[in-house]
Amino acid sequence: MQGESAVQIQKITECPECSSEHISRDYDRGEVLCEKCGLVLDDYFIDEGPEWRAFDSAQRDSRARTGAPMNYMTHDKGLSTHISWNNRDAYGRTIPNKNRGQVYRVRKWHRRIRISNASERNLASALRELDRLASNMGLPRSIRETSAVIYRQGIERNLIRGRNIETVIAASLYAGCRKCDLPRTLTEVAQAAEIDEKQIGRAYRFLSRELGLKLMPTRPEEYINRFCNKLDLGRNVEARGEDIISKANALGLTSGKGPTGLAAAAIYIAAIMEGSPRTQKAISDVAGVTEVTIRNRYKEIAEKAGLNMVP
DNA sequence: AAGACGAAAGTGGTTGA
DNA sequence: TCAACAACTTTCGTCTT
Repeated sequence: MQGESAVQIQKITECPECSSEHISRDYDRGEVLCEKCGLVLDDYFIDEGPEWRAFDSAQRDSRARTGAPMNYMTHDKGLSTHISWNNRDAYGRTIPNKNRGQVYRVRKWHRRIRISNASERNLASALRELDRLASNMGLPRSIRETSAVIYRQGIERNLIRGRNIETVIAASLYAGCRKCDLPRTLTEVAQAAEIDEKQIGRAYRFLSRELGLKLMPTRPEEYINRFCNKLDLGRNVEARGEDIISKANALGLTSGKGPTGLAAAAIYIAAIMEGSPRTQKAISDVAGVTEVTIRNRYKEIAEKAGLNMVP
């Protein structure tokens, strides 16, 4: 029973983001990165299990791996030393009273040094802000990490100075979402962050250009699932919507058009065909486009794709 | 009364000289 | 830097259910 599955490092050879095979594993730093697009794949990598088979509990302890996984969301990547408040020394012995004062002073200075200079402090508070915003929007950890990496790169390249930190944070998050193929619209990010949409857009374009993020334009398919959920539409509508998009793609009706508008139109058609219609208004609300746009798109698609919209 | 429709004018971003 | 341009929005009167 023991040990068989102790070591379970999942082998990945391909980046789920860009399908590149340039995956770099840095065992010293505990990072797996796609060299092409910079996606962090830490979830696949960090193995908290014991080092090797253990035959008794003493061995299990001595071979256990130590510490929490690294992450990019703490300003020091979660690797800092922390002096515990137990008055015990490295061997677990209680520290004699006459040395207590000394230990307290060490702790105090250690804490002060850890977050010492201004840039560290700023980074720490920026990453807190990032986390707050991300949880507001209900975004998964992987996106927060990816966004944090983008923000860090921005700092390293001196791209932040002179810009509003919150705006850059929002832009990093927007970029992170797109990088993870779970795009939010600029409008959604702007609402959650309570920052002007245009400014976030500007900061995003700047980051994207300077860091060479090379993000492809978002595709309508990526919005269908989320919009359908918000509209309380089932899998059948989603599937039908994706089908409509691919037909529209084949007919060349999608190039140059806004992806959210296309997704909205596809959902409008799909919902009718599947017998659970939604009003243009309802769809326009969740998709962040106007009814007029939905109309224009869906007319085009329905006509040229020869769709019979009667359910 | 709600939803859909479409014309017309306005907006912000991109492109190319 | 400017104008042309396409996509999209806003607004509004009309038609349909």
